[in-house]
Amino acid sequence: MDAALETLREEGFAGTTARAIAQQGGFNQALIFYHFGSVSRLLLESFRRSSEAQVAKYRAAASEVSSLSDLVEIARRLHRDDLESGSVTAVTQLMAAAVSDPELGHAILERFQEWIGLVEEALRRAVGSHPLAAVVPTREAAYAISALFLGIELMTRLDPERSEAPAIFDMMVNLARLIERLAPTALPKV
Amino acid sequence: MDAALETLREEGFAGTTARAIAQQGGFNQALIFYHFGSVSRLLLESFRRSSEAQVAKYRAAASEVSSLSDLVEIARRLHRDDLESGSVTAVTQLMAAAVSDPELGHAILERFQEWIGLVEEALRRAVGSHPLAAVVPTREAAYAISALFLGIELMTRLDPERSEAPAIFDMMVNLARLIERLAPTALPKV
DNA sequence: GTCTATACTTGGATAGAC
DNA sequence: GTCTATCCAAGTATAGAC
Repeated sequence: MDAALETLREEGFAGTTARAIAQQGGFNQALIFYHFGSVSRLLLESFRRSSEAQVAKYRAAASEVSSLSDLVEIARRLHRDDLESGSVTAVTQLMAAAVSDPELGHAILERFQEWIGLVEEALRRAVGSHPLAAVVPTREAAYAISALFLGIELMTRLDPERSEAPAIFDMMVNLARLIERLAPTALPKV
Repeated sequence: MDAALETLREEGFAGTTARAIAQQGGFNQALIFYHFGSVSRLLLESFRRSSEAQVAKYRAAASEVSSLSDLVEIARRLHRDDLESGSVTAVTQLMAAAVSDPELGHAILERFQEWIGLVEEALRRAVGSHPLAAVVPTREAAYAISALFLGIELMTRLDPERSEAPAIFDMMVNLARLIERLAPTALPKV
């Protein structure tokens, strides 16, 4: 499963063949079919396991979020981690691949709900009582933040050298701080 | 080229083979190699043409943007258009595919700069003089908005039926209206 | 459980008739 | 320019030795 994710990260979905995975892991490709039945099911299992581990890892961090800028900082950390581990990259690759594989798509969407839930929980903790919450429901905000993160990931992978992701995170921290300090009376009715 | 994009949209990158494209377009697969040399170059050309047409189409709309909520409405329209035309879906597929094809990646990134520029121009027109612009540079904001759009597209394709994109756009319109009406004096220093 | 060997399928690409 | 025919490479998957 490690080899499968590593291959997905390095070669992309199109290059993630049984042979490529086997070479990456230093074993014979026949083993994939012995243990998982097919490449597709190996990817599904790998993703499930990886996603569970990542969610567990970040749930702890998310539960300590007490402000919007905390949340941005966690996102920044996740992004930085991913430049090396590539676990989010694997997700974007699988999402793109799922266009032609409904079973895979369903599984990913289900798993991804956990991520959105994580963000939502952190959001509620951070700005639940903020007057902005009336205009920006945490559910939709969490969905949008997750989508934004995926998009950044997708673009960063295109050319990691010229990625503007760091500047984006800087900007978002500034924006978060501004929202935190916003005088509640300044908000107009919508 | 139409057949190539259509196949990309329906079958995803992994399913976009010379044979599949030829069947979609009702011609022989050998023609692809005669006219374009390789499948990869056909995709590159198709993307270039499609992107140019789309940019031209939306540049007019973007130049008439006069508020943040206008911009959100254009994004909503583009998203809705895409549910049928799939041109943005083709972009996300190509971006994902480009992980394993640097030449493709470079071409896409270059083309995508035009989109970011379009958003940036609209942003500047909409909120250039707004005090928020000091905290949120239009360049970074345009990049983030483009990434958000890609992420929404990626998630929507996973399960178009259960997409929460409409709710996201509703939320963003509300947020945009709020920002427009925000009293300048309410903004704290950052 | 892991390997080698191999059957079978599909895809990229070219040659050559029309 | 478009087709048929074909080659070759690479992929999935299985059988069977160890």
